[in-house]
Amino acid sequence: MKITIKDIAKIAGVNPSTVSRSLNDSDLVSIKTKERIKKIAKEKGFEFNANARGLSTKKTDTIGVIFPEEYEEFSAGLYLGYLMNSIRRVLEKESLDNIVDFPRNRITGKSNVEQLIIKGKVDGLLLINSELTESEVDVIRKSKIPHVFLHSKPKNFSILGMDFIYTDHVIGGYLATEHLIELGHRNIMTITTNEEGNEEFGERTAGYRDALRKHNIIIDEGLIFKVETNFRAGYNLIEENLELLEHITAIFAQSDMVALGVIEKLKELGKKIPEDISVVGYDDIKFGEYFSPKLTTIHQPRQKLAKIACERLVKLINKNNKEEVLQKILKPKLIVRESTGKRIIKI
Amino acid sequence: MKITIKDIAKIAGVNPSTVSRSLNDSDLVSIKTKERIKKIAKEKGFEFNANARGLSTKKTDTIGVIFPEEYEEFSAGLYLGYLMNSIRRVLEKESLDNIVDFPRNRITGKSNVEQLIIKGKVDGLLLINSELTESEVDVIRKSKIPHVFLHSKPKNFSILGMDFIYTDHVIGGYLATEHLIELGHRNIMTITTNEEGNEEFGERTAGYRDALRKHNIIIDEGLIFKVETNFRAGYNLIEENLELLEHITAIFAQSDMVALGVIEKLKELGKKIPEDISVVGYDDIKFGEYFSPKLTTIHQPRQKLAKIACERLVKLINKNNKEEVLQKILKPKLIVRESTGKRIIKI
DNA sequence: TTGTAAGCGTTATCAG
DNA sequence: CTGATAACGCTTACAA
Repeated sequence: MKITIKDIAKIAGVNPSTVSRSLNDSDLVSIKTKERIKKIAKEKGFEFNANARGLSTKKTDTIGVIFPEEYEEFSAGLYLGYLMNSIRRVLEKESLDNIVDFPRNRITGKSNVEQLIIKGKVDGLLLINSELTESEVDVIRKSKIPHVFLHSKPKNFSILGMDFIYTDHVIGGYLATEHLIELGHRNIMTITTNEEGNEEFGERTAGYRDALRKHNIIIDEGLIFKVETNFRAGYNLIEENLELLEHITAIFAQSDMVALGVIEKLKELGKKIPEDISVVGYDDIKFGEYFSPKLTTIHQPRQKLAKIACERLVKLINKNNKEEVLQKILKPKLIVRESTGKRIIKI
Repeated sequence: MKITIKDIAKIAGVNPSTVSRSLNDSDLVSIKTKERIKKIAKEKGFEFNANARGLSTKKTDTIGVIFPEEYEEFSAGLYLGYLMNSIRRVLEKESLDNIVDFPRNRITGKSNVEQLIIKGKVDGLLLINSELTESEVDVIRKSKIPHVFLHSKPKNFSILGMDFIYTDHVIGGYLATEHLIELGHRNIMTITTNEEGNEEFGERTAGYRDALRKHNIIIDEGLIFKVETNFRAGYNLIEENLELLEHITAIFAQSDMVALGVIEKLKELGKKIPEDISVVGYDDIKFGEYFSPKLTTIHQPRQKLAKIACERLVKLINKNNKEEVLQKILKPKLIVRESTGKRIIKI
């Protein structure tokens, strides 16, 4: 038998409502009784029943975090795993629990976004990298549930009035490429994803193009490669394109895992990094720092992202939304380590 | 305004209780009205309010998943990330949501395990690698909340009557070492964690000893190394102990990431894997398969673990617990890939 | 087969 | 400042 507000009331010889007021720090109770009741509650290990409270107040103190399916994949999984931890750490400060869900249930086919909202299981939604259906957008809008999109730009529906925060990958691609150019490199290969329609990687490639253009370097379409985003794919790409190594002096791999695979193969071929070839990655996974040589990469400000998104969500939930909407785009940062260096002109 | 059971009742011209019964598939309603009501509910997009239902039935259709803090670490994080995905996939089948929490809130210092139980936010608990306080064990026992420990042996409290499932790491250590012995190796180094009191790794080392003993090989304490469990640590260990390479022909690294770091350094030193030195890892992270050479390792049956644990939990929740308790220990499996080979005796 | 009414634990409104 | 009471949305005896 769990202890309820009534039990406390009986013990204290007061009405349940007085207990409720006391425990909610209402100033409609005398400080004396308030403290007395709090003491009893603490002794008895009382905690509010979440369902009863939720039924009465329409608040659940839990928020829904929707992760994309590809969370399973190794490389994305790493990054998203970090992001998840950052989110949990921020929500912890607000004593909010979080329900983690995929966008939809694979068995029933139902949308978890809709279910969480309609069932009233959450006070707000953190939508990570989500493509929503019309029906989902509709439910979100009608229910007016607080929500923030993060990690990537909301796709396939109007952004109007929606809160979001993500990282600008055009700038990321630009920074990586410009870094190589400034080191004297001219023949720079880039490796993007072979996944159709992935905007995130599309932006990275756009940034690559921008940087080359800006520095009056002719874009060679033959230097833009599309492969899966994992270690093996980077490794294999080099193996299958050995003749390339004659032309290029630098590689911008749009994912750290690919970059590491590339480096691994280059090392096997007896190439020196960065003396023979410079390599830049993207994501700043911890592993890159452990690797040899330590990887130069683009850091996505995931902690900042998580922090801003969560804090905004909390504000929305508490109705402290001073600004109309939050639409923020963060800048990634270049982290120079050991895998890039000045172009050395061979005689 | 969300639609409630009353609204449906009004539309159908029946009493709310009839709607409730219909939607819960009670056979106290005529098939005709049942179907009529179901149709209306579907049209209106009705879903039960979780809080009201929970208040009434004491069921929440969500379970709590408690992850250890070290989820943040790279190597453990990977493994646990996989495990988490497996869990989510199983729970999805039961249409259960899951609240993910650390063991305790770092800010308030409160135990999330206790909070979730006392507040009645979850129907059951999946405790991953958890060390519980006395108070927590107490709350769990008194509340009789269904729960399963998984991933590692419950520590620091009596196992009696507690459900658990984990992988036997003694066998894992044994399999890895015996594999090397069978390939002709005699001087086998092992690398375990430097973390005090980590039973999991302690077991792996015990398995290593068992295998040597069984095959009448004298255990050289100088071949048991303790380092952090990450890539860099493996890499550095070799770098700092070059003289070792004279003596040994095989290494059992008790974590894949350490194994990969070891291999990386060995390759840099011009050693051939497995011709010069064989290396076995532990965990079977996907990356090991991508690496070159592909890593021989010990596979922990994480999907099976997740499946059995979740299914058991669901049974407990639905009170279908035929067996008294589930106390199961799974056997890990040796996966032979490219990083181990016959000992080659040099002339 | 259906309706009525009490109850789940909490909050909020209205008196006192 | 405190108590009584209705209400939140749903389930479940108990009646009919």
